Amino acid sequence: MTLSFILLGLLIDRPMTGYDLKTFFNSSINFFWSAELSQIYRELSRLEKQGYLNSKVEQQEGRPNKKLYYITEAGKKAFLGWLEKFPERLGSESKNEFLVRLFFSSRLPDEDLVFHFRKYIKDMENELGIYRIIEERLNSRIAKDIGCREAFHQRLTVRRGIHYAQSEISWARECIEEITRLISRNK
Amino acid sequence: MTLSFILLGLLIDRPMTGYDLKTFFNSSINFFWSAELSQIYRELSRLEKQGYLNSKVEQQEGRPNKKLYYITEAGKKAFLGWLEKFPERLGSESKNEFLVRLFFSSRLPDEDLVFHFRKYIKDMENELGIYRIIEERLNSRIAKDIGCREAFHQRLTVRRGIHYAQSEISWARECIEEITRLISRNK
DNA sequence: GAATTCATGTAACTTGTTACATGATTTA
DNA sequence: TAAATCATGTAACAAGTTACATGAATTC
Repeated sequence: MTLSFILLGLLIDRPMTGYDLKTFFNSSINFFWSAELSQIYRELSRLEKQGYLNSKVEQQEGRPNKKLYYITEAGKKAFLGWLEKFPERLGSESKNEFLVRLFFSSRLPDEDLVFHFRKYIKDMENELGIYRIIEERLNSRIAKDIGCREAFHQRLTVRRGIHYAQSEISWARECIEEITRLISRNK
Repeated sequence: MTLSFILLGLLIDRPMTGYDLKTFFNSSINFFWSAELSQIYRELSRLEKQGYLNSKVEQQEGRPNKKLYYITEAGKKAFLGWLEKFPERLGSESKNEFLVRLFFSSRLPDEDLVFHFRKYIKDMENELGIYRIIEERLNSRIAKDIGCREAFHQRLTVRRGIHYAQSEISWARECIEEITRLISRNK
């Protein structure tokens, strides 16, 4: 469901191929929604059947042909209708294997757990760095053009990434401290 | 995959029915992994076929019979093997419809967006309250029995919930401020 | 008297993942 | 020369959701 509306939302700006959409996905939406190429193709043909999209094959020399998808008026309407109606309870779909493992981690040596937390912090620091770069890019776009609503709103999602990564890092540091205290107490 | 290991992990402590597992799930694991009853039943019969579980039907008067699942030695081994091998990249499975909507929200009136953020903050404050209650319960269990490893490790997952909810709230407040500034600038 | 809890599941469906198949061009 | 990129998809499978079916006991 959500995926189809994402695709419609992206196609409002310009027609794209399934491949284009996946590429765009990877560098934006991917931070809070994932989809495989095969899933995107399936969704696109479903949306075409529903009349929300049209497609046009574009010949290319020396390259495989492009199948460009265009959004229809009905598609635009469906997208905006979805966007306006926020469902009751929103938030993350909360599947986190790290937490599942941590829940059972009393059966693991504490030294191993500290190691996994250190790795987790490194990963999060890396993610934080990526968010900062994206934020800078959006900042300069916003500075150049005050009326750039799109960049302004997208920036809010990036800010969330920054808050999130920082919060995860400070939590993980707290955990390492507590486990370290536990280890030294048990010696 | 993860679900089967969760079920095995829970059945190490004591035999349970599918229904028991779902009940337990709802008040613990559910904060970072979700599963429907029908999915749990399917997974249980799969795990039995694989030899990781045995089942025994227990007669009850005036109630439907209970089908209790017991973990086998092979099941324990499989669970511990999974727990020891942390995969390369872990973290949340990052599906967040709120962020998807926010990404496209430049097409929405800013006043509506502020409304959604306020609702989001309320939801998160509520979640935070739940985590604090659970933390208190675990704290007193840990205080009574210093060697209570299980409660100590489970508490770390609750601490994450607290960090997370606080971080979401402070992010959402930041967003409201920025949007409010944007609204007054455009007047 | 209605709703919830206890307890089992099946069936149909949607969503998401992985592997396979094709084939030219560009980059390392 | 090997790989990655561009570009299309199909097929099989795994995971997750929703609806249906049954029925007693308890609680509001």
